[in-house]
Amino acid sequence: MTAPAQPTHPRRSDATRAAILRAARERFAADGYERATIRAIAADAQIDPSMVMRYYGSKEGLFAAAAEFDLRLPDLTKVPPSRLGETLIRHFLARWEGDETLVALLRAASTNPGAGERMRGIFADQLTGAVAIFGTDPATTGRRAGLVASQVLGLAFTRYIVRLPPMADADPEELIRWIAPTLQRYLTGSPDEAA
Amino acid sequence: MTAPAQPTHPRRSDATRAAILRAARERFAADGYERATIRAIAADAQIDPSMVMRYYGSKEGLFAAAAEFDLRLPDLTKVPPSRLGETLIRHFLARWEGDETLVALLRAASTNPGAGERMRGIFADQLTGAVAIFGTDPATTGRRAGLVASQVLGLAFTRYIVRLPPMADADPEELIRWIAPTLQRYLTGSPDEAA
DNA sequence: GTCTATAATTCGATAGAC
DNA sequence: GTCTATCGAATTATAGAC
Repeated sequence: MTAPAQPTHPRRSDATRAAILRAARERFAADGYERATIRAIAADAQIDPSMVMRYYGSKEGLFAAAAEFDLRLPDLTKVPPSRLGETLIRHFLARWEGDETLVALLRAASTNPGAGERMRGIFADQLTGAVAIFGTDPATTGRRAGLVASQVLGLAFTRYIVRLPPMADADPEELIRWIAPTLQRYLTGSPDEAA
Repeated sequence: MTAPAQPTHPRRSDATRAAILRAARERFAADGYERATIRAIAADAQIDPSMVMRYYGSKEGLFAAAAEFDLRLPDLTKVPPSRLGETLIRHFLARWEGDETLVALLRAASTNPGAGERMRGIFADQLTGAVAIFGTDPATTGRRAGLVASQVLGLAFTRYIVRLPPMADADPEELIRWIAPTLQRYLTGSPDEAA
């Protein structure tokens, strides 16, 4: 809640802060939480390591700032019910194909408790919320959202983290054609039954 | 290829080695590669840290020994074609529900290059091999295996690593009912089309 | 085989000059 | 705001006594 009461003039340090966050996201995404060092991040941003501490207090604080992520899910009530699956997977792919924040979060979530907690928040709150809105049986909403998360995060894990060749090299449109029916069934179908 | 030419008598150190590997799997599974220290593993196994080095040479060597993993996939040619999906997901869940080796591998694969390489080997060789055997179009075998890996690893990631509540608390049989049709379509269907 | 001692790094974080 | 210098802690790995 750091609401700027007065329209403060843009600080000269804002550019520095942005450079730090950009370098931090790159390092966290490439190396994970433990191996991404403050020294390396500062070197990438071409500043002194002590400035990172000054601006963000600690390594945890830096990660918290760098791993801020919003799924920006569309309003599912405005989507034709038969195209929910395609809409979702297309959105996810586009959302993080050009933003490595989620890769940073995903890699860090395996070893850093705080990152795991944030991951749970994003997919248990944002995704569950979006699924709940469009009117499935409330008793099954959590499970449907969890299943969608499992396929969507499994795609991200195999494509961006482990880089299994068939997934890392695949054309996005082909992935969408394969995975859309899966999400469609998780959202609107029932087990056993076809999409 | 260290074939024991003579039936060597069981060394007294075998029990120690097994205790080390057990402790290593627990630590790697719980903390990831970097935060699982040789000191902590040795303490868990109630031996001296230097013995770990003596037996396994390095931390990398210890991990390589502890993260040995075989999917033990069944022969898919002997499975009724309509039950391929259920057979696979049931096998996966049973295979690692009581063995934390895969959890150790999964958590380490996010940050350790060697673990990632092993992960690729397991899912690109063992799984692709099993899928290739039962006679799909060779041109699509890799993609089908990759899609299966994405859903199966996504399940493991959300259930055992990040522990999203709806997935971590779910009854295995319900997960099987939801996910079996997904794998079935990835193995035998085509995109767009229903299971 | 087992242990002590320690080498050689590396890291996050702090203190304080300018 | 920026930088140098450094602390204190933790790590893997090695050397060598017993």
